[in-house]
Amino acid sequence: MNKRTGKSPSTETEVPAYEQVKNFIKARIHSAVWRPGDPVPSEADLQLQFGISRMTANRALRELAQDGLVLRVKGSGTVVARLDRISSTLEFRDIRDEIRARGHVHATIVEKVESARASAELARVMELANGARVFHSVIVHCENAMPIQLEDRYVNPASAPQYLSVDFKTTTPTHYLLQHAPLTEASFAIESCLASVEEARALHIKAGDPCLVMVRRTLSGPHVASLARLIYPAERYRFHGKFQL
Amino acid sequence: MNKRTGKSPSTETEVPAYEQVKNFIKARIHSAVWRPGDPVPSEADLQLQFGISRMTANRALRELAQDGLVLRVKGSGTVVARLDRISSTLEFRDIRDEIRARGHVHATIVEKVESARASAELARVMELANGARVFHSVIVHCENAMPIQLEDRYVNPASAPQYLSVDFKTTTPTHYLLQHAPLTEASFAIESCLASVEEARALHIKAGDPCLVMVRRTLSGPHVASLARLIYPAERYRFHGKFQL
DNA sequence: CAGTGGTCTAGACCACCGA
DNA sequence: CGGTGGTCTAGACCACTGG
Repeated sequence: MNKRTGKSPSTETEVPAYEQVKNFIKARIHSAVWRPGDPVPSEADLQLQFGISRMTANRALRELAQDGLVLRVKGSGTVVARLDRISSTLEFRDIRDEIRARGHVHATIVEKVESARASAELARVMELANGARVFHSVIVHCENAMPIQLEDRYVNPASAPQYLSVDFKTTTPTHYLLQHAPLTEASFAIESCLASVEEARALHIKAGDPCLVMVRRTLSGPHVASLARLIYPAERYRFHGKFQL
Repeated sequence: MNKRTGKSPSTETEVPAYEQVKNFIKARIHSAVWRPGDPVPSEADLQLQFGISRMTANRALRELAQDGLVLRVKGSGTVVARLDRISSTLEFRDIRDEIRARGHVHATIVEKVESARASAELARVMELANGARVFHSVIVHCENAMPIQLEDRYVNPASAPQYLSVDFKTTTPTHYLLQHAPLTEASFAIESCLASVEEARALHIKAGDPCLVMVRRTLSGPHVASLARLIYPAERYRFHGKFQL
């Protein structure tokens, strides 16, 4: 028999004890019964209230803290967190996978794959010497033959020495780099701009049409592996995401 | 004495055992020694290799799974995850807090606070009856007297009955709603558009200037609490975020 | 000082998977 | 069937906080 639920083991298709505790606490936070700053029962309290071991109570509170719902201070206690910094998730994937997941056809137009010299600005961002050699690719990604992303990317030769010889008609820079220069860290910015004449031509839109831009800098181990500027026609693309508390 | 490290307890300002195991595994994934699909040592293996208990090995692997680095299948084993779905974090905060955190002055211009009837489209998105009463506010947020966000928001009266009587010169809709209608879930989209004549006037930019738009839908318990359209001049704002693996 | 969280152990039972 | 992960327990030592 289960001490907590009183049910026989064979009937146990239950919510785990630590989940029950989490749900108990989440419900009280969501319904504003417990407000930011209010104390949450200690691990010892939860042991008694739920008839569980301390490790189980600890896991519940620890996971709530990781999700940002409560704040734990060693020696002091656990309180409901201020929910003023909402950390949501924005999921990236290779544009090719993304398009295929929609059941559509992905195609690329390789505009440029070349070696270049880093400008002062680029060298600074990629942490390279001024004028260092960098690889540069410009590729248009199409969804059902409609241009959807213009990918202008600089790659650190130290991270992907063979980058220039890759066939980007059969793979994508993102895919290749994930395979050959494992991602350890990245930062990004999302901006908006008006399409230049060249960008408009590549994307089959009018110059001056609004575009979404993601500038992404990826690190692989000690190196800045790549700096990409991804331009999307506003009328054909948007980023979306969600979060739950 | 510590069985694993051989150090006396007093010298222990150490990395916890489960962190050491996580770092051990992360290093091998990041350096591509272990590639996506490759097996990761089982909990039993880690017990032996590190001289730790199973719960500690379990915690290490469980947290790696939560971070998306490994994939665990009950009865089968643990393998290195495919890193093709990168889940990054995009942090939101109240625009007022955000501006103040930069050491700048936040000011608001309240353009409109009114009761309205939901259009068919709005009713659908907010899960209300067609023509239902909704609250509507339009507020311009300024950073050092420069307009930075135009907040066009609809609020479910069921979630915040007193919304119309709030003084938005001393607080913000986001702040008020977080206090009175605890956030349980939200979804958002980031788009780009050209400023309309009205938007341009409110934001002190030219009509047709590019803007970033965040459309955000927040749920509070069973209700859709609010639908907000946040418009930022592209030249004065961008979203940014980062992630680590 | 008593209470708190952070960590860890050495067991345990179970459901599941694959050979 | 043995190996795997999912969960749980009843202890334990520690560092830190607060009064």
